[in-house]
Amino acid sequence: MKNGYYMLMNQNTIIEKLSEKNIRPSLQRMAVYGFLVENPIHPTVDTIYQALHPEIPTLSKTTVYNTLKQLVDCGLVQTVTIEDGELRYDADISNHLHFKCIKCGTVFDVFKEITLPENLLPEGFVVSKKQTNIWGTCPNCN
Amino acid sequence: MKNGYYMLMNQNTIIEKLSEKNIRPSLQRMAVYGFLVENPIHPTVDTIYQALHPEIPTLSKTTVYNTLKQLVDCGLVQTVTIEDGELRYDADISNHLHFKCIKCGTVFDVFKEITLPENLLPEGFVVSKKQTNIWGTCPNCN
DNA sequence: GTGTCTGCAAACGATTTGCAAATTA
DNA sequence: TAATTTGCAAATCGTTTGCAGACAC
Repeated sequence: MKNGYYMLMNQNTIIEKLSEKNIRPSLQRMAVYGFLVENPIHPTVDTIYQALHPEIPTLSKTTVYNTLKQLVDCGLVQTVTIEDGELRYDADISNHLHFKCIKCGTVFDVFKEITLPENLLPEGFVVSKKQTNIWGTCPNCN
Repeated sequence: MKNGYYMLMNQNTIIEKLSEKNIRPSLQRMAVYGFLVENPIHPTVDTIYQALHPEIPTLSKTTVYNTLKQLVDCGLVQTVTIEDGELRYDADISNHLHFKCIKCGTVFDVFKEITLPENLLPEGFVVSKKQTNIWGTCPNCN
């Protein structure tokens, strides 16, 4: 899955992206952002932590939390609020939908934009973000 | 806000609705469901508890949780997952959108249905529920 | 009287905070 | 060296669970 060449490419892109946002590309930050970019599986904090912990044994969950907060604040990552109890994170900040299988729990991307109708909201409401979630069962679970 | 006549009407409707779902209309359950019906403000568990506690001093949060779980399970109430950390509840189970003001925190109903495009999902995906959330600022906060 | 319902207290799990040690410019 | 970053431990907060007493049929 990982080979030297692609990893090198990604590392550079990741450093660039972080630097653009004035976030120092520390080992931990690159690992967290890199994981999100390479694994578009909408992971939870724990999933990220469990995945990176073997590579970076000293990594703490606090740092994962801190890093994700920074990434979200600067707009590099979006949160996916598709269930209560735990947040999921997505390095793909394009406007797409999410489908969550209620049997296996997998969150799928649906790359289609829902255009909200004109005059959806009364005068005076300003939209800054929208998110559509769909629940159901996926092909593997039917 | 509450007068005897309307309350009586509501009480009867509430008893009927609960009974239809084979939920015994206890004092606590009627209070929780009644509160949701009369106050379409998408309250959190704590909001419901704080509102009802003065009227029913022995009420416990556990009972609010238990009751809400039953109401959701039987389809009388839907959960609104518009933020992490706390669930909100809505006795209006019609298919409508929610708008959350990021300044004052109020959740508004938007009574317009978003029809998902045909062939949105690949073969094999079965949709059971969808929810669209919009964030922004409301007229009071602009 | 038997089964359901309620509510206290404790447990739990995700997230946040305080702070000191480690790291980097 | 000074400022930033990391990570441990404790605190916090929403939610769930265990269980015993209260209540309803």
